[in-house]
Amino acid sequence: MIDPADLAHLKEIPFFQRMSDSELRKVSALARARSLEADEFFYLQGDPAEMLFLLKAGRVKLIQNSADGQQILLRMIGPWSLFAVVALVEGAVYPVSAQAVEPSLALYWTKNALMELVREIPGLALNAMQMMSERVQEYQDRLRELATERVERRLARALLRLGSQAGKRVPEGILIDLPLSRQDLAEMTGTTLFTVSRILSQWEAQNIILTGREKVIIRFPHGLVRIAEDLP
Amino acid sequence: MIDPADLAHLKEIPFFQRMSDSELRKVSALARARSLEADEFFYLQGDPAEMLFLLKAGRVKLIQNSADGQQILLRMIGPWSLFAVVALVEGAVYPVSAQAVEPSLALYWTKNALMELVREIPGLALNAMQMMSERVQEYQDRLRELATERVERRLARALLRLGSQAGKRVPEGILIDLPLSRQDLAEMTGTTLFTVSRILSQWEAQNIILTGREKVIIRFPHGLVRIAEDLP
DNA sequence: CGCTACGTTGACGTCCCTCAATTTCGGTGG
DNA sequence: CCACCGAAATTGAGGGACGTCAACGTAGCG
Repeated sequence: MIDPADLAHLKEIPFFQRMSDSELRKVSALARARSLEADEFFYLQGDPAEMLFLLKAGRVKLIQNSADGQQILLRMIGPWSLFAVVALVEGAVYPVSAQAVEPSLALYWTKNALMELVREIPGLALNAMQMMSERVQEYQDRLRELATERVERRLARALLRLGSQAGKRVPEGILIDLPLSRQDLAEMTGTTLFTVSRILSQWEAQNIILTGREKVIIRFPHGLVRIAEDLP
Repeated sequence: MIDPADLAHLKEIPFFQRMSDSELRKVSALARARSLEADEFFYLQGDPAEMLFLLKAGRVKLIQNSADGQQILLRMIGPWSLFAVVALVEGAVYPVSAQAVEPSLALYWTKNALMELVREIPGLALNAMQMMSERVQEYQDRLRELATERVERRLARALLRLGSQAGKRVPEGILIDLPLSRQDLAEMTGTTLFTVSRILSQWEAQNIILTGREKVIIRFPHGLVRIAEDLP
């Protein structure tokens, strides 16, 4: 289910680090593939966590909803990123929903496959732990940000992060290469689309960025860094 | 280093779940103990993560600092809770600081001991993963809260949580049994001590709570639930 | 070419932060 | 035991950041 060219990619991923070739073959043998159209969901928040995914192509949003319909956008997943690591945990349910924002293709492993892999590959659980601990740290940082910093800084940081994850060099600067509405940015930074719109307009006037419909191009990253770091 | 009475406690802790008695003995054999006065630190944010702790007595604050001196209070640890699970991860540093708020006693395992345990007890890494995934979920929830809810709701929720974790029945209601300043509550909920003070005064006037210096007693939990759930 | 979703901008309100003045509480030492 | 000190807490005034709502552009798509 994984073609040989993919094996090289697998080796780059922290989750599959320090595995022998035979272990990697085992891993690929148990993988399945699933492809989704834009706007379809890999899974919904609250579903039993039965599959672990590795995105091969496309983009995926991880969204969390509250009981009263509020939602936030926790992260954007790009190619060769793993998501739904929670599937490794006994009896867990997905704590977020995963929605494709473009036509997407993902490899996945079912619960059974994962249990087999964990049993046979001793380092796997440790690698998973490492990923989770990075996630914990990231969320701790973002909690502090959200609790103590104002919208401008959070938005600047979000754009820089997106730029480094999904940035693409274009003549005008660095294009954030995914469909990204003002609403999306608002849900990522804990504000409203109006505030995002105002701030982006202001930054555009200062020539820090270039905006368009569901599009942001960073012209002077350093301008954003200055705002993110709260410098003069 | 662990007396037999403690073994019974260990079995209750998710991290040590599904272990044989011989494995548990192994675990206890490798434990060491450390006791701290109030205000001392078990470790500081940024230190290499070399020990995993299990609090036996006392209270510990987990604090995160930003470069510019802002800080938030991520969680309060009570007896028989594990903290610094990140020590299981290769090369990690502590992402938060752990400060005793009372005289405290903790068992700990060093990196070496942990590596030995992980090698010999296959389920350990999975248990750790489970703890971490719970932590990830908790932080995701709190991110959404912080991003979408106003201070009153967050504060009500924080008090309810503290009440269920560290609540002690007293004649007047449920006492949150730890020294808890307005500043602490502010750092837990992402606001200022002034706002906390105002809200608590207001709730006291409505007879929902009783406050004192570094003390909160919940008289009518349902009043807080109403606020936390945003009911009429 | 018109529909729809996305985006912009203004006016207005409010939640909450900031700062200052004052009070209360608890511990300490005379 | 009381006086005193410092830390914690309260309260008020004022302002600013940001949310809310409405009206109006605008781009993409059928």
